[in-house]
Amino acid sequence: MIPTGHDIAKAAGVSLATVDRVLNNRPGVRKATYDKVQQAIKDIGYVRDISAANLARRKVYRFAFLLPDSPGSFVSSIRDSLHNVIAAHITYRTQIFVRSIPINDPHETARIIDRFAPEDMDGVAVMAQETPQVRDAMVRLRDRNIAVVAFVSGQPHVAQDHFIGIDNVAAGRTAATLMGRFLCRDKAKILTISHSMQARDSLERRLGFDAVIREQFPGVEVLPTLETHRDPVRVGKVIAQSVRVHRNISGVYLLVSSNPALLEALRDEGLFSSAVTIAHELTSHTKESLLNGEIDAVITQNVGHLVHSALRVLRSKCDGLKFDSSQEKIRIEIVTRENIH
Amino acid sequence: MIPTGHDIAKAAGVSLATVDRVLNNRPGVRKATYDKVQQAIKDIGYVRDISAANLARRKVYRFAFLLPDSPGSFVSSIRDSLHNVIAAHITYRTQIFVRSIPINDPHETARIIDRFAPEDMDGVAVMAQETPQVRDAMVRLRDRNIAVVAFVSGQPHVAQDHFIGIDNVAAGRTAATLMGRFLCRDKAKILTISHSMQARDSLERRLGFDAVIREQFPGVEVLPTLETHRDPVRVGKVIAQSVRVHRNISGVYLLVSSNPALLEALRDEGLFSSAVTIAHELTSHTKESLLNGEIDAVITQNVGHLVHSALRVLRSKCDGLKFDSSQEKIRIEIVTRENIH
DNA sequence: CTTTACATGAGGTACGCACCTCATGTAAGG
DNA sequence: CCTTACATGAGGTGCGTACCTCATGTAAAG
Repeated sequence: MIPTGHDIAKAAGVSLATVDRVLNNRPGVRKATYDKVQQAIKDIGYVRDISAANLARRKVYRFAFLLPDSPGSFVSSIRDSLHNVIAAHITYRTQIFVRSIPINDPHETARIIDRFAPEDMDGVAVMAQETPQVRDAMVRLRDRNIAVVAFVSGQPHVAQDHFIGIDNVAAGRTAATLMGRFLCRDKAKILTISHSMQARDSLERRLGFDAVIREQFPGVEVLPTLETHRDPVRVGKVIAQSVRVHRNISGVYLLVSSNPALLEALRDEGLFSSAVTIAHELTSHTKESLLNGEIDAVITQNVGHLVHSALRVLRSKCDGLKFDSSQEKIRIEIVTRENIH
Repeated sequence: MIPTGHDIAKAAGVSLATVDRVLNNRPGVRKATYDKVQQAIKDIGYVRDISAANLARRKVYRFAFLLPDSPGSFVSSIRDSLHNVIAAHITYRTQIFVRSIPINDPHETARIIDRFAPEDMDGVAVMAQETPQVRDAMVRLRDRNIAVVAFVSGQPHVAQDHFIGIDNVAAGRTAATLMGRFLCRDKAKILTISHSMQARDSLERRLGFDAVIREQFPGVEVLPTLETHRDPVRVGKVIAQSVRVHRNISGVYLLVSSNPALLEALRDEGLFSSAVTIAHELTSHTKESLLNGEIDAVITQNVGHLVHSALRVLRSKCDGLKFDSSQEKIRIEIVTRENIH
């Protein structure tokens, strides 16, 4: 049988009221009595029933996810995953709110974050590029006693914070390993493409990618990263130009979630058939290219796991529980045509 | 505000007792009234608060995991993961029991399964090789109204059941893709090793492996699978013999979680340095070999995810909820030195 | 009209816990 | 000795739900 508050009272020889005072750190308990109760708690292995406690406390968890308003299919898939989860979590007294934040306006993002008050929000997951404004706003959030996690983008700001997402340097290293081995040749030129090298994710991936290429595949040359700035017209131009300048490109590394325009441009230049292609994030677009053999491997993070992990961590933070952070580490997944889900 | 039973009663113009009868499918409700209440439930978006319901019901979830008593480090890591989870789940009114079952005695395994009664167990996760005895026992379990999932080994037996684990054919296909591409040559011989080809996992992996090799790497020859029968002495012998017979082996595929004796034997024969090696299951042993470059890639399934998924599915089954089975699909993870966790 | 069967309402208790009030106990300070 | 301060016990209420009993309402069958 699972022990309850009554059992502690009996074991410690005190009343239920005193047990309650100890459990909730209410005043009016002598040190000696306090210790006696704590000892009893340990002895009989009491664990507070959080469901019952939340019921009594009328507690409802309210968590917000701040997602960039960018049109990409990766963010969309996170949105979809969240909407699936919303219904399921009412059962667990958890309300989930999804808000959009402007992708290139850190001040506005900070303002949105600053508007959260502990009266109406218990935790916030922020997916935003790391800027001083956003970082400070997140620290203020924490100071206001609202749980906060960095989500997919960015990094934890203070030690107690948590980052939900993959290690992007390692992801870049993984991409490089696959690229180097799939190439099967000593000399090669690799095209790398990103939206913008301002973003921390891209920077870190490129860093990891370069490191492994340098260490393990010294004959391979990684070209400077082409930046598309999410502009469909620009994409075609810069790629075409690059192909003209650097002949015989034998590898393409797509640092970020790729959109149809980008894939189309690569297709037009005939790169898919001649080069090994490694991309990030499994979306409907990359999946299609993976299945028809255009992309050779995709490095990705599972969106469902991201969402669930964020919710678990936010809950644990609210409950003041420690969580198994090794369990919450998001895996760098390698997807080929054969293990696509 | 989250609506409660009172709100339905008010909305439907009935008493709380009638709402209760409808919600719990108790008799004594006219069809018309029943529909009226159901409509109100839909209209105001009521979701039963499972925590409160479990409290009222005095419900505690009791789940058993049946794990083979084999000494392998893969099973050990599942055991470890379960023990970590046990403490955390008391808070959620969930008790977890771990029992060992004899690895090669389906009758005894079936007897152990048959002993579970709905009075003292709500769900069972069975990790056992698929035999008629075990299959039937699992069906009987389900008939006794105890939730059941096949865990890691085996397969679901009836449509409502669920299998927690990876698609082993796809895992074999994934292994073959990596093998074929890592080899970087047209002609090659590949050694494959398993405990026993009786096990469904090994069979399916081999099947997937062969299919991809045949389709995509026709010059590669996959040798008949060596069976170790978990015998440390035998392992060395069969491998040495195989190396003598088939000269220039350039790939090794380890179909199952490998033990130190097996890895030692491969090391002794110099296979690690001359051949591309792909193994299954990330354990302390394979991790070590992966880090020092002996193994090139490991195909694995995350033990923590296996355990959590099993618990979520068992809970959903007990609560009579449907679960998002795509979310519960266990990923086939590819681990290289760079994305090891 | 009466009986019978069943639908429904009213109201209670319990679950494990949070949070509250009020009475009593105890020890130190005056 | 009494006062004061504080520790503690006793006991209540409520959270959202399950599950129980008992009384009453209603419609069909006799």
